[in-house]
Amino acid sequence: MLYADIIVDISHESLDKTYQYKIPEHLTEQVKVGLPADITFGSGNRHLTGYIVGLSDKPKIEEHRIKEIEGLVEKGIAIESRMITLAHWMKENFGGTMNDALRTVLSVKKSVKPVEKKQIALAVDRETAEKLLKEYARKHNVARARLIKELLTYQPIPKELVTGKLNVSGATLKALEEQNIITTLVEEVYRTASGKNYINSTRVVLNENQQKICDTICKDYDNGLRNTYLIHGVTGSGKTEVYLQTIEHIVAKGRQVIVLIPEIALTYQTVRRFTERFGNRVAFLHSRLSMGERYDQYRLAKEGKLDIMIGPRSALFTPFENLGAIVIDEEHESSYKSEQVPKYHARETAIQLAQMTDSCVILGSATPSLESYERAQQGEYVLLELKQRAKNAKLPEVEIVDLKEEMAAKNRSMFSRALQQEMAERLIRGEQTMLFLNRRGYSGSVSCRSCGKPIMCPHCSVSLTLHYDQTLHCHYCGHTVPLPDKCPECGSPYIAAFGTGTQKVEEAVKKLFPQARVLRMDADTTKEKESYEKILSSFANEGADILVGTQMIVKGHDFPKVTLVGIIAADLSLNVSDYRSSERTFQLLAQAAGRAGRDELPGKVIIQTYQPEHYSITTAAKEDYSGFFRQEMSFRKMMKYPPKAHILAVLCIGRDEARTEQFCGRVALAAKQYAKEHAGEYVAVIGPTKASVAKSNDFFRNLIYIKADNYDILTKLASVLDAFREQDKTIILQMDFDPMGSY
DNA sequence: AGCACGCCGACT
DNA sequence: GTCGGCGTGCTC
Repeated sequence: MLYADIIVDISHESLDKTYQYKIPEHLTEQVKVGLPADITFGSGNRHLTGYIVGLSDKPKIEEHRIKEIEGLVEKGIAIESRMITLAHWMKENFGGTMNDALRTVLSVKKSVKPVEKKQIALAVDRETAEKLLKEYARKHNVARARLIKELLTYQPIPKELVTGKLNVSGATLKALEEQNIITTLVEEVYRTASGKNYINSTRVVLNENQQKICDTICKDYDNGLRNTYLIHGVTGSGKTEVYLQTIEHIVAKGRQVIVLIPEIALTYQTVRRFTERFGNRVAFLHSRLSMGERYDQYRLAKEGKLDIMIGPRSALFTPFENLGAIVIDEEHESSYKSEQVPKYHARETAIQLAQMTDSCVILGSATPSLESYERAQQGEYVLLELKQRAKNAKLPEVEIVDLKEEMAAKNRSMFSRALQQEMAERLIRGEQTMLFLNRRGYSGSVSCRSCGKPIMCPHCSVSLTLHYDQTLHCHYCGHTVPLPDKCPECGSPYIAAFGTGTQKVEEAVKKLFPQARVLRMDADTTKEKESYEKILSSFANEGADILVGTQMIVKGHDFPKVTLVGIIAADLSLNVSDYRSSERTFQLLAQAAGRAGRDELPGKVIIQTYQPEHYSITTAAKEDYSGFFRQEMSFRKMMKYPPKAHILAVLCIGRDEARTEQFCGRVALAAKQYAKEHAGEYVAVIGPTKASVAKSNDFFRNLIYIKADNYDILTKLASVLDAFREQDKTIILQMDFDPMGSY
């Protein structure tokens, strides 16, 4: 006997789980994951539509309690069905449960405030109502009396208030409605104040190179070819314009387009360029949208009122009827990998979705991920190159400064002599400088000068960081304490902030150039809504001479007056214990360098480093992507790192230290056993070890890494290890395929 | 979401 | 005792 796991199509949280149904003999051939099925549900055997999300041959509850599927639904729900199939694929390829995957894909389902707002009002006049109220009071019909009394003072009342705060049950409402004492008002509410309806037809004329790329994609498209394209375009080469014209072509064919961008790259400029071209046929998703607004955007898409959806990775799940293309800008960005289960990669998922919908995928980046570039080299993707800057601006001059020599020359400042001099010149000439610190966070850790121990978070195994207001913060759990005046370990009063943060850079700049106007941009100063945009536009309008910041300042945004970019310490992102650190460093440096001299004024970049000979730094300085690619690939190949091999990180998280460690040991043993059984293939189990953040929020974290040549081996192994979840429910087992960071 | 079950007070 | 309203819990 075959059974189907079915999600009931009711948007309610309590039903957010699967129910098992029997599959009748005559349907066993046709059932497939993702198909909608006709089922009876509940004691009233109501007919409902459910979605098949899994198949199995074992009943999970007593057999006699399982009902049979009535039939399969053939058509009409294509979108949901497709999303569920996609969820299933995500679960298989990136781990987690089917429910996790469904939650991600049908993102509106989880806390949908209903489409329509239901309100309760009186259906009789006040007099009758008052009479009824007295009668109910006499009969001690407490719930009815409560409701009528409330309605007499104020109506209509939203339904959720009635069932929630007034605690009137559905049964009572139904009875009253049948007696025509109350009515339910149903109101359609659109929350979206969607874009303006103007279309500006001014079109930038593409240069020869851009036009060629656009033509290639459009011609393929018209010929029914659906490829994945990788546009490798140096910074400032005008990729966006290529996207715009290609999108226009595809939209003209009656298909819709999803454009993915890294969250923080949704700038005013992007919004403006797209709305000018597509008016109110384009919508934007971003983290500031409420659940309801987000839902309405999806609904507009579903109803065919949109052609283009722009947003971060979650925009991928926009329910378009006739998807034609998916564009992923800044394809290499790590934010395309989800941090929550399922830890899916938007690029891979997009390619899968494109296959299901007969769409093409357009990836774009100045510094493509090794994964994509490698596939393009193998001919799996079509490689398209844009080698010239659109405005014909010259590439900036790049100088690498060896910080070891600065130390030798007794320069203790965080700015090298070269950088100091260049900054001074910019101030005199009235040009702008960007100082870039490629390190997350605000300021350094605090450690004791006597015993050398850093001050740690009591709940997590990371050091605390010092904030401007003299408090210590934990990045992992938010724990905050005032800066102690004595070392908690040895009692020495000599404790000091260590390392450099944007705040320290800002202070140092102010000290060196007291007359300079300095702006700082980091996680601290951009907490408030819109502050990100505010700081950038203030800088663009020359409201400051120097902008100090983290990665955020290097994305998008043209600043014509910026002629100097200083990278304070290029090594910071290099010294992270993560196989991607070289790649990330290269990307950050290349991007930062691309900020200088975007317009007429020639630009200069100064990279300060302790490792001036490192290939990430030397190749980034020359904007030599292929040089970097060659060297990094040989390293990845030697070490068996992606994209030359694949890694599965298995994280065991639990409250009890010893128990978590033992559990992780058992999982590792099972993995090793699996490796032995597949001796023909390369499978290596590394660990178990403590994670580098061995404790977070008082939960202990143990880790196993598994490397294999073949991705499918890892997904199969993952489904074997999945069984361990049942063994100990107090421990969370998390899997991450080809992880982006380190644990 | 909707249905049934069991509880509890009121009325014949 | 029995009837009807009300809240709670379950639905494969």
